[in-house]
Amino acid sequence: MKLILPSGDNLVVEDGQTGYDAASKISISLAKKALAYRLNGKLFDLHARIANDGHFEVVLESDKEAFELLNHSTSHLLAHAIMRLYPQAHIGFGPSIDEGFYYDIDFPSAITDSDLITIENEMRKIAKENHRIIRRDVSYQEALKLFENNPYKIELIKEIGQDISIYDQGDFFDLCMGPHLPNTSFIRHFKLISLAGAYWRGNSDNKQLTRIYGTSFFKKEELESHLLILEERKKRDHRRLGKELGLFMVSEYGPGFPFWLPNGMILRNELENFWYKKHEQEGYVFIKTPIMLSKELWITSGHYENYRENMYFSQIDDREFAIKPMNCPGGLLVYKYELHSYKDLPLRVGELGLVHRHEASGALSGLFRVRTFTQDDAHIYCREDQSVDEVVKMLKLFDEVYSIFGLSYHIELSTRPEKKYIGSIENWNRSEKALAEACKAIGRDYIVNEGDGAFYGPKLDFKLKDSMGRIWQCGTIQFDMNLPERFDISYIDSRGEKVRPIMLHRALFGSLERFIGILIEHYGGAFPTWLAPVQVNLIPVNNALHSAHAHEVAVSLRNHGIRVSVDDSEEKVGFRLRNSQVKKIPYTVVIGDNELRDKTLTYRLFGQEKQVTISQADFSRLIIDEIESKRHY
RNA sequence: GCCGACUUAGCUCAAUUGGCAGAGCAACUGAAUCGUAAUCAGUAGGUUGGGGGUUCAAUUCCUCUAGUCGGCACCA
Repeated sequence: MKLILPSGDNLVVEDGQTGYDAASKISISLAKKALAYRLNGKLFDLHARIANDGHFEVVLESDKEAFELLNHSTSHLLAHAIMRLYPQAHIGFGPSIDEGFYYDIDFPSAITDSDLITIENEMRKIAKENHRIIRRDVSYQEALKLFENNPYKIELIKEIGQDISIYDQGDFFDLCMGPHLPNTSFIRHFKLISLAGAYWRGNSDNKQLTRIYGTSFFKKEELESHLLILEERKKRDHRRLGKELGLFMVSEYGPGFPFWLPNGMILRNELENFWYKKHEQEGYVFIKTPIMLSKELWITSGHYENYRENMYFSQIDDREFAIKPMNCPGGLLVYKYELHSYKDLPLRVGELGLVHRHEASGALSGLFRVRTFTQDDAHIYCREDQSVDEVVKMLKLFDEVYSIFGLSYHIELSTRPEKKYIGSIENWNRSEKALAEACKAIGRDYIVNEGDGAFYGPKLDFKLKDSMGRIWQCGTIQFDMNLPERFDISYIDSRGEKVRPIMLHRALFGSLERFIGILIEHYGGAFPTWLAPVQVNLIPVNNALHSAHAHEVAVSLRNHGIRVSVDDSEEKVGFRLRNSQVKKIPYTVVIGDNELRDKTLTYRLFGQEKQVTISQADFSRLIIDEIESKRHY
């Protein structure tokens, strides 16, 4: 075989020689460090035979695939340990994931967190036993025989229906496509993180197995720093910060129904103002539709049929009402309220709409998943030939707004669901195409998320990350050719004929609640000045001498629209200063004799030690300038 | 909804095998009036999430229930 090395040099290996042999020819030390090899871009076990000519590369710890290899092999090590400790257990599925690996296991009886330590110790023992990890190809029949005691693996084998590869390490073997590390001794620095339930093959009709999550690194320091990061993330958790900073609360009297506290209300109001201003500039008009509307409306819209389990219902006199889970049907009634000319299109109608959805109890999570939330909704009615342009406009607006907050995101195109959907397939295809076209028009990448569309149309979803690395959908742009039909809406074209418009649904924040949750974590509670509940905290050095002056300064700043507090509690300056930092207030000002005499202010910024003294007038100008430049409207 | 864990003072957490519920912070009172991340002393604070059970005795064991957390399923 003729191999081309990354250096450009050629290397010839004989038939039947492996990646290890090839690496040895380059250097023995390289072969010892090698984890696997890549041939023409494809990954192989180090000890796999080199089957053909091509570009050859040794995979080392530093390569991007190495983490995945290690974690996949660590998941096998976990399964190995479990089979030793619980011979009655059935192992299911055990892949590597972004930050580690997991394995789904059917245990004869429930295990607990404390068992993880035992399992981890057993894993260490096995790793040290230095088992080679060897791939073996077996026939379909042989595979069925080997796994006859494991119904899960049998199910997988039957589905594959042909010869299959398994991996051996010592007395353990597992059905697997590989590739894997050459030896268990590479697995040294790992930790089992948590236990969870997970349905077999992700289907809630199946039995729930026990999932063990873990993570594995080549270096001890890497594992330690990862565990430290996990701890750090917890400090940014919006639920914790929400409590510490007095932003919102939850009560057992209303699971999933958050309460907004005074500081949180400031955040909300600032965001709402920002939202109105931005959309006004983009040519939107605004409405507010009722929270509760008659059941017939929801039958017309298709929500009753497709979304009923998530809706709350109520009765007024003898008539059934539904609490709105979405704003669109109400918005459509507004559209239908008057005639529309083609000259009015595109018509962009925004609504900060309060919706209620019955989410499963187990899904609730802080502000990220709640049962009542405010969507920053808008519906755009346009001609079909305007639709791509409109989507492009939104893509640009979304990008601008997310970057004002410094948030990174990715886009997913969600297509027609397999079951519950309304409208013709032809319309769906056209809509999906329009969304894709808009992304291409401005060169924005997206992932296709097959079958994840809303029941009335396909959508572009904007996914943001929380502090735990979990991904949440925030913004969405939805293409809808169905509700206009159901509600029989139209505009009058230039020839005086009625034409059906396209309807676009879109939300930028997604929900104010979720978006604020993301922001809390993104900023770690230290909000930019324009969003901060308290922007300036004044600390008189000696209350008896300076408190009155501090209050005068506060009044003057408030007159400039700045949010100020005065901390003249009977505490030492150091203590009050510390409190100010703990509350993450952007500007802390200490006022004493000097400031009183010179009409100046001495401030320090959150998280910084540097003190700056400037005139009172300069100080208010500084803050106002900062606020205006950061919020961009 | 499902699997598992958790729920103790306002907050963060302790409490041997079942044997008198504690600490720090916060709060309150008093002293200290202080120039850039925690002054000192004292006081008060609890039907241990709720219901039922076992026991001479339950924060601890059993059971039902609510909520929360980690996941799964579902979704903004």
